[in-house]
Amino acid sequence: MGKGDQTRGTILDAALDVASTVGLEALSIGRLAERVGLSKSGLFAHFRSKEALQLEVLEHARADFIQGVVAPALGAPRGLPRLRALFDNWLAWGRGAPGREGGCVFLQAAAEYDDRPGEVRACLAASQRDWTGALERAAQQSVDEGHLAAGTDARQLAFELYGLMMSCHFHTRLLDEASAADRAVAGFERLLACHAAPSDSPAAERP
Amino acid sequence: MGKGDQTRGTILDAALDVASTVGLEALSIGRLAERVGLSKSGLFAHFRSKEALQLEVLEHARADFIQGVVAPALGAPRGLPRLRALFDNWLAWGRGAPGREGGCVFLQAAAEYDDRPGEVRACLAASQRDWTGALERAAQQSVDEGHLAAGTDARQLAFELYGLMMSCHFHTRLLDEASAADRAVAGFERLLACHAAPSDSPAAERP
DNA sequence: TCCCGATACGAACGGTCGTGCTATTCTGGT
DNA sequence: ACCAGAATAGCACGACCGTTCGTATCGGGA
Repeated sequence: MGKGDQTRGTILDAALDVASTVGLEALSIGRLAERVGLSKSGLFAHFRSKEALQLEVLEHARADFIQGVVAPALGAPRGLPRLRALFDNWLAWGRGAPGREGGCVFLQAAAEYDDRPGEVRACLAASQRDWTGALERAAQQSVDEGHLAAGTDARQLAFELYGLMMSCHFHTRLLDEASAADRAVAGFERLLACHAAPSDSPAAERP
Repeated sequence: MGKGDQTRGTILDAALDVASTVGLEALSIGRLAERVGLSKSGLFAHFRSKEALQLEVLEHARADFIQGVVAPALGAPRGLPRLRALFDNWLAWGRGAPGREGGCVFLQAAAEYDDRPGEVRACLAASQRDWTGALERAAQQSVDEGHLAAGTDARQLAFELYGLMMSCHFHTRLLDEASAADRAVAGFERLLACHAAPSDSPAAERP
């Protein structure tokens, strides 16, 4: 079927954009409808409730994230290069492409729903677990490939990488520090240097 | 002056609690009034607008933060012990005391206002700059005291510490990982080990 | 004790929200 | 060209929002 799914996509694109700046809860159906040139009820008919809309926006964002961050990184060789690609792609994605001005939607939503039980929170938590899981997996593979020291705690590494991304996000968006991305990269490099494979020459560095 | 300032304090305490879980914007005057046992207009009279209320809540939170995190740390000897104290106090504060169930208000608010210009955002940014500034200062003093290596970039260190706190916050609150605080501490220790003064024996470690 | 200012209340306003209902328009398969 | 069904519009609803205003109550200094 054609028309319906197409407008649906248009709606979700716009919804993703506004949700990334004002949040999923403040995302209002009326304003969204006005923005995409639909009537409030016309838009509403596509989703049977606001929560359903929020969930679909989250799912839409997840697909966008996988396509823009995770999938391209899977093209890089497993191990350290892939971990690097994941991190770099996140930085680029978090910078906010045109049509997604508000930076990382997941951070916005995470802060909104971390204390509010419900299906949205569950979906959000699942997607974040996926993401930290992907980071952890890439880190573990870096250990397995001999790119990182044998004793390295992959989960701990993922935890700290996650922190670097968040710090970068807020330093960029709230504190207006343009150097935030550089600091995140610097932190990433130090993190790797800390866990470098002992016998390994520092040849696997960023070109 | 008596009564007014007292109820004002009661209001701000309650407002801080609810804002830390649902956010500053979703904080509604009516519900807040109901919670503290006032009429909506009675409460409203204390602040001439909602934005003024939000600003006062932020100021209240800042005072609470300084009293609960920064000030006690100033009791520790300057340098590494003080940096440690700042970090540990933040972890304890972020865990959320009774009467502040929602964790760190500033993170919640930062996500809400990082893309919304206005006075609230400015106040919030100022308080966060204060905080990262305090971290940076303590880090720099650690270098000056010889607790950390001479070349250490204090600002970079503050950036990464900030990231560890955020990662801890979300891993705890959204992902329900009880070990998040331990991971944050582990990251902190590794960070210090990375920048340890070269000649220094590892005697300045956590007891 | 009285009184005035501080404090709180109740009702109401215009607005926006999410959500139903019904009617109209559009669209794709025959 | 027609027609079933999808897609959209129009309208109304109840609830809640921030804000205002006039009024009542309270509490401390004279």
